[in-house]
Amino acid sequence: MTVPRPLPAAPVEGTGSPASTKDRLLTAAANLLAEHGYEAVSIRAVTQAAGASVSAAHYHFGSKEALVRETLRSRIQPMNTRRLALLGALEAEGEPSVREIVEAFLRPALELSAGSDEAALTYRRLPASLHFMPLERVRGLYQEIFGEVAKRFLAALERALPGRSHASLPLAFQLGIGAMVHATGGHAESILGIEDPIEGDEMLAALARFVSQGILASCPLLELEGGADGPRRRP
Amino acid sequence: MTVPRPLPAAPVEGTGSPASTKDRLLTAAANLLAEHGYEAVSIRAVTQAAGASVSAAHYHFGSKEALVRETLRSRIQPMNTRRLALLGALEAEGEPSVREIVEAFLRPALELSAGSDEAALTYRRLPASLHFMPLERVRGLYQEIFGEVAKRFLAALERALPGRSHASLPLAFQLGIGAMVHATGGHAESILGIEDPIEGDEMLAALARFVSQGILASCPLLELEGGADGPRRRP
DNA sequence: GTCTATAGTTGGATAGAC
DNA sequence: GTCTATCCAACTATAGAC
Repeated sequence: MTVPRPLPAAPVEGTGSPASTKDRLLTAAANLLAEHGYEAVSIRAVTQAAGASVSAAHYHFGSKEALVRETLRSRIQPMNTRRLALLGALEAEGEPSVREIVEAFLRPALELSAGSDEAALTYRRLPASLHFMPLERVRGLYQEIFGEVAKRFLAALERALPGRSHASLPLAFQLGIGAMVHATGGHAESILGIEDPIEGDEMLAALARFVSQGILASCPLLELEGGADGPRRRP
Repeated sequence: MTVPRPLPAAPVEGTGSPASTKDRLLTAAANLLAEHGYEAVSIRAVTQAAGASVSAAHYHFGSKEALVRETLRSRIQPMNTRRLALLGALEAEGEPSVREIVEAFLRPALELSAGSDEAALTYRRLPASLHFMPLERVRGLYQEIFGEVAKRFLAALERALPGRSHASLPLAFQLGIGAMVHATGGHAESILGIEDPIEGDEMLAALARFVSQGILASCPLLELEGGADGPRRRP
């Protein structure tokens, strides 16, 4: 007979609590996806790691693509929810600076990817796995996952940069995301032989410094036309 | 000392000149690799695109892995050669600024990836394809391809940043590479809905601004401790 | 050097029992 | 819901003709 299962709590691996097959599949898929990328991960490998059968995966998700989409959604959505929460809190307090806004964006990613357990490693590499997934299959996912976040953060940055050109802001924001993805993705060490893994807070500070200054530099001051009521800078 | 010299003519498809089977395979592999990534590209797809047979690929390269390694080498090495040449020219003229050094690094990548033909598209996405290749198989390739460049550029940046801490410089350099890879990789539009593809010179300027300012911000001025005989470094 | 043909493996997806 | 067993397609790699 069917044994009653525990409540479908948030999928937390590492705790003793037994998760549903569906959640175990999502967790295994996230881990493998982060490590090997879409194409290199087989349903068989996922189900094997999850202690389930191939058919279980097809029963719950219908296809490999759907499984992957669901996996990405389930892991990245909470990160973005937290981003929006942090930004909301900042804006409720007053007028956040560029640096504060940037940190609100970066912190959730770095918090979740801190440490050396499997979950952290997964969070560290999953964004890269998404961003460089060579598929048209996940195109729509971008807007769904990042649309709201991008809109809100860009608007906040614009407000934090009065009297400056915002023309390059989306690109600058994008460059910052690239820096973050690349930095957390774990390839930093590969090229430059950085042996220090650079832990969470230090990385957050370094990234925030780099990105916020980069954004500032990307938004030059607008020329004021003869008004005496504004500060001037040399070009 | 490295002297600037023209790029060794890369095998160009589409021109009347008939390329060897080996070169056609490399070109096809580069194109497909850039578009789909390692795992998604099959030897069959490569040989079909090159108008050759599967065995031809195995004859020339021995295995899929070797073909990919040779492909990456053949496309990225010239880019790095040009980087070193530009840096060498700068240093021969005087003491280059951070911005100039950064541009020397970025320009070859952006030049080769300018335009909308297939070769440009390949160069645009190939670095991302390498950086996020989920393989231990290409680990050694990093040092081989980027070791010299990283060493030379880091040294140049250190010289351009006297009286500043260089502790975060490797990381900052890495973040800059991440921004570039991400920016040229073509995923920028996906997230933020940037519809302007942002052409070569504009992208170079934006990237150089962003990265050089980020690097500057990452290297804070050192506290001078009253010594009259030069700047001090933190222990 | 380049081909055709094929061996041997692994992949995604499905059928049907329980 | 989850399993075992199976189908069929695609892959890497090799053998051997020319």
